[in-house]
Amino acid sequence: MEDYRAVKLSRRERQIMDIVYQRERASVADVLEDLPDPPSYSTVRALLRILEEKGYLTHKKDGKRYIYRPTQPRHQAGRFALKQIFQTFFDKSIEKTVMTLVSDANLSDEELDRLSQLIEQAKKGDTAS
Amino acid sequence: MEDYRAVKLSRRERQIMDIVYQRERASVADVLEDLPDPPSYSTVRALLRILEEKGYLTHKKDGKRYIYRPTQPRHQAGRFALKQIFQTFFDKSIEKTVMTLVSDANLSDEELDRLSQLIEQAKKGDTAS
DNA sequence: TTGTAAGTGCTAAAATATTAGCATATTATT
DNA sequence: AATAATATGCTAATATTTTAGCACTTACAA
Repeated sequence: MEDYRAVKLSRRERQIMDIVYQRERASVADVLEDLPDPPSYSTVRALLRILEEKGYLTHKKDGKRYIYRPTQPRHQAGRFALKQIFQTFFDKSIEKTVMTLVSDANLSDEELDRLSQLIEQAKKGDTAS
Repeated sequence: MEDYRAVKLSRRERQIMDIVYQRERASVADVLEDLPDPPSYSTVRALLRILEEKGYLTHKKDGKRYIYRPTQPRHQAGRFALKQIFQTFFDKSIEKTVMTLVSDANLSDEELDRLSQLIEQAKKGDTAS
């Protein structure tokens, strides 16, 4: 499975996938709550069923209602999404992407320290060109 | 203008916007060349016209053909897109997002050095909590 | 200067996505 | 056990997106 945000899905389908990823798991009511220009309950159910048919979601029963989850792990989906972003907007440069994030972020000192550490590790651990 | 990738546009419209952002500017033929499951030339022209009507693109003439550009600067669009990503997949944490990027990236020593510098600057310059 | 190649403008058909509604099932309550 | 509340299953209408075609224009070359 590739990056659902890039190519395959319709507008509503994408919106719903984003919501389910953000929440990690979601009922019909949850999704409806987060949808912009919310349609009817029926509509959301129909979309969720379609996404399940297409293989992007699964559900299990919880009491009398369905709880949906993504089939592809969040972390992996996030990586695909990031890849798409830096290819599209940052000349395929991960460095430029990180620069933008860090510049805009207003990170705390703790967060910055942890990043420094990570970078030190990367310097030692790896001899990429 | 907000993040076109998040909410508003249809599947084809998004694909086309991504292509134009990646290329910075593009003719109809350029876009057609990069589109997956490419439709006809006419189709691409229609979509570009629609995107221009909606305000996402402009064009100027170059010889006998049109060259399209985004109306919103690339860098700004990239920021919106990144925001959407870390909200959806990384618990709204920019730190987690950067961690993932740096871990996966295999950056060169030069790149890592530049990142270290940026982080040092961030530590000094700012006293965010 | 005329012809031709390669573009655009506009319109309408076809395909797909989006939506809601009715019937049915399940859970909880009295 | 009967009832009410809250789900889901399925189907079909509507809206939107996606597509291609035809008529017209522009730039360039013979």
